[in-house]
Amino acid sequence: MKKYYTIGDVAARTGISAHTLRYYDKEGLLSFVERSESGKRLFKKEDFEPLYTITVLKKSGMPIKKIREFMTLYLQGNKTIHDRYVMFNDQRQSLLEQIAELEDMLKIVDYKCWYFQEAEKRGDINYYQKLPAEEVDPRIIEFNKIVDDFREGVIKED
Amino acid sequence: MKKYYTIGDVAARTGISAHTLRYYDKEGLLSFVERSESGKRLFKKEDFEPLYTITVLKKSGMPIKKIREFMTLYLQGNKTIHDRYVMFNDQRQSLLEQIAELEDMLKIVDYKCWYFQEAEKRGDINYYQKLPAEEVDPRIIEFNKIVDDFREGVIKED
DNA sequence: ATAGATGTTAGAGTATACTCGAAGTCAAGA
DNA sequence: TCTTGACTTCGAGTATACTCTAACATCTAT
Repeated sequence: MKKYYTIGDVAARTGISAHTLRYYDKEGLLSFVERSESGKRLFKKEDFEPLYTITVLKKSGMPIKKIREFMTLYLQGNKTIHDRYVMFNDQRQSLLEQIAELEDMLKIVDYKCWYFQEAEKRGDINYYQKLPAEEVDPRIIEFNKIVDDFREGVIKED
Repeated sequence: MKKYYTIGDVAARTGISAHTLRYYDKEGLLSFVERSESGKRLFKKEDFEPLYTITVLKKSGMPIKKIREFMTLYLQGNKTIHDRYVMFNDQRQSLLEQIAELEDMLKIVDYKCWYFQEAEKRGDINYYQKLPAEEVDPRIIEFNKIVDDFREGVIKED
């Protein structure tokens, strides 16, 4: 005899609300879920694997529509293995780009944290403008160069 | 005599559309921008610094409302340096968490890419289930453990 | 047998961030 | 002077991803 999980069980275990699970189903992400005679969703043990995959794709920034495409391939079995590989490989590339961008932002934010602390010590957000050029910290020069590029419309190459 | 940039100039230089710039203004992000007699926005050279800061906060995942809070502090000058430091420091933490999460996802996606390639070679998405336990790659065992935890509602500690 | 928890659907509502269209104003060159 | 292109506001529309409500069905425990 097979054990089934109700939508509430799945919600409690995965932290995805029952509302959201039904929304995902409506959007075609959960077509693999069985139904009882009366129409209730019956999640099986094996269903947690594709459900987990959905959460990974979501957290990787993939939109619902594209996840649906993936699930459509999933339902077709072995003949779509290659297509699914391609989708994951593309997503891998997207993740690398997202991480690189956030790391770039982190560098700027780190600088800003440092700069605000320096400015706070001196009680003046523009303190460096009153210093002789040779006493201005190189980090400030570098940041100002970035802002100048932004103003001049300089496009950064990859 | 002072040089001004029109909204179109700024759009062309920064890649932010004029529509979006007006939207940002309406949302209170661009209160520092001067206006001409006739109501046209006049961007100054110095305005590109806060505008750049806005783009950094945006790309860091900060919502418009919170960026507005930051700009409100910005307009108040030196007395808000500490508060602005705190906001950037919080954003720094948020960025570290976002990067950590994406790196976790990258690990899973890397695994999936590898697994789909193995499955494609064998023409069977569940090939490992037909292998004797000792021949199953440890990466597969590990991934299945993650899925089991997901099903059992195991919460990962930080 | 009945209450109460949990499930179902359809569809409306919310939040966020744009994105666009209409109607009108303004400034510079032919 | 007039045309043209860029600017203005206001408000509506779009896209994404939920999130919730209403009305009803069903399952479970006393």
